Amino acid sequence: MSQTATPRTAAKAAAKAAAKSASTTKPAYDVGDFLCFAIYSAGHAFNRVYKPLLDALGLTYPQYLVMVALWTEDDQTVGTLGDKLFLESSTLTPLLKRLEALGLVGRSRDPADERQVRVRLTETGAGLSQKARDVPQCLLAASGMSLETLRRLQGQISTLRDNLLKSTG
Amino acid sequence: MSQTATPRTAAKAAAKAAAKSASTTKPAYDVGDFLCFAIYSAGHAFNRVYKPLLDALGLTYPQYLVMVALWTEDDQTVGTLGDKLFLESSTLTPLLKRLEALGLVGRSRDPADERQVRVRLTETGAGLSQKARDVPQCLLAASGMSLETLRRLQGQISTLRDNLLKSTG
DNA sequence: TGCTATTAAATCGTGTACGATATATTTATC
DNA sequence: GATAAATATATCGTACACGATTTAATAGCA
Repeated sequence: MSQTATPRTAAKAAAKAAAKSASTTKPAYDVGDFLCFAIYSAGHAFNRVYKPLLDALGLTYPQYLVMVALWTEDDQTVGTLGDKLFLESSTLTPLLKRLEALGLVGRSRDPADERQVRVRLTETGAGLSQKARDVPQCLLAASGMSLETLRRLQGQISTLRDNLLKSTG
Repeated sequence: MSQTATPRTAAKAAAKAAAKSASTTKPAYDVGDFLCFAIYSAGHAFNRVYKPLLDALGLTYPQYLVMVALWTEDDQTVGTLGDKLFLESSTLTPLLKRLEALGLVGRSRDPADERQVRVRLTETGAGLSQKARDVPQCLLAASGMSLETLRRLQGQISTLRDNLLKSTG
């Protein structure tokens, strides 16, 4: 079973089918059958749709998420943003520095607790929400699904994420 | 309506609810309400669950996906793997070189078409599927969901991904 | 008070990801 | 059969993403 020869010619479909039905020693799955892979690849697909829209704003997708979080509630700490976006400071710190370099946010130590860094929208950053206002509509259209379906999926995937995170402690 | 002041205290839930129903000028969403974000964060959560399991195999998640693809069908080109995993050669080439350095795969130009590089499992690489055989079970358990639910979600998310990719041309 | 433990960001190293470009090989066309 | 167009990888630059570690500040407690 630990063969070295390569099939190369036909009988490929047959081999695949056999693997799917019988074999007890080999993984009987196709990558495409994993939900994790569907999610992994859907994430990339979302990114591809977002790219041209966010390029117009000068943002990457993770940067856009931070901006949405700040448009919803300004003046948050790095830690709070990390909790909401499930990102570590090692990811956020350089990302926020880029947003600061773009003039969209300001970063400053909280005088009441110098360990914390508060992130605030600049006027430019706040104003950008206007230019971004129909991005969600574009995504809705690109998804080819109804709002109801998307909402239902959003709930289920969020639950799945929370279950996964719970399982890791 | 394009306010600059921060809420800061209570009334946050109320503001959120109001934003959900009324507002026509501001993004009326919380990051957490986006399906794209659910998928984005669920991807990270999957990674966190996979990490310790794949560490034992010496693989990263994308590397694991390539290995699964090769366990299912050995001797594939870089392009074929890219089609299946939705990855570019700029991602796969260095990844495959790492798998080669680990002694799990071999890479060689196809004599019949020297443009193509064929990727083949080494004996070690093929044998690794044994050590990886109960990884999917662990993930199933960590998901906290039934196989039916996961399968249904897998189908819907795959459809969503395909819709998104269609929309970008 | 003084010392330790905890907490919050930042830094560092490794590994994706991708667009743009480069290189090399094959195919198409004349 | 030489040249152009197309194809398959590889390379390069930028930006995540995270674990592990570091640094600095606060909190807890004898």
